Amino acid sequence: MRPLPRRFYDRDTRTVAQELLGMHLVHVVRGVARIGRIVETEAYLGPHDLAAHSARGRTARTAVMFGPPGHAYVYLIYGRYHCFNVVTEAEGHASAVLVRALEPVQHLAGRCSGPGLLCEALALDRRHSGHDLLSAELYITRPAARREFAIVRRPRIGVDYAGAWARRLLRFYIKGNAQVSRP
DNA sequence: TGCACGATGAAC
DNA sequence: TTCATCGTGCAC
Repeated sequence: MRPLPRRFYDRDTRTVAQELLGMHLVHVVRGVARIGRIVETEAYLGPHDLAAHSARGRTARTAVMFGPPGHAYVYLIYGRYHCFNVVTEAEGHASAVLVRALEPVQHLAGRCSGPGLLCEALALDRRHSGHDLLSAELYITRPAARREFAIVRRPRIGVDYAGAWARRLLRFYIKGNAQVSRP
């Protein structure tokens, strides 16, 4: 398996969010590769995007978002679940793509529809924040057998506080896919 | 009476 | 975000 190259992530965040659909997210845990097909994503467009963590400035937690592309940004939400994001665009842009749902491909125990459940199934937590996605343990790759699909665009989930930003169509999912968290 | 569905609160 | 619980409305 070959990880997607750094330049894949170093592009417009909306483009990356859509092109991540259909890709395989891989986490190798104790020698076992847990693999899921990405079916739902959300784009977070940097410090001006009031729904993005980077909008409230650079902190110890969000520093990863301000760093170079192709790294994992994982944060704890509601004290209980984790959310897995990939950092996009050039260093300093502070943009990222949240992965919201996977279709099980290999060695995934439990559900992976929804950002919290997905992290549970892949055994991802804060310790992975900042991890390079061009690594052997945690990466995203293009599957050999690709399927055709249509992309649906919707407002993002759970960002009602973000004013006009909440209404923008920055959530993307594979049309008709059963694993999408909120069709 | 019981099911399906939405609203609500809790986990921190 | 996710889960459990509780209420409403509807059907039987």
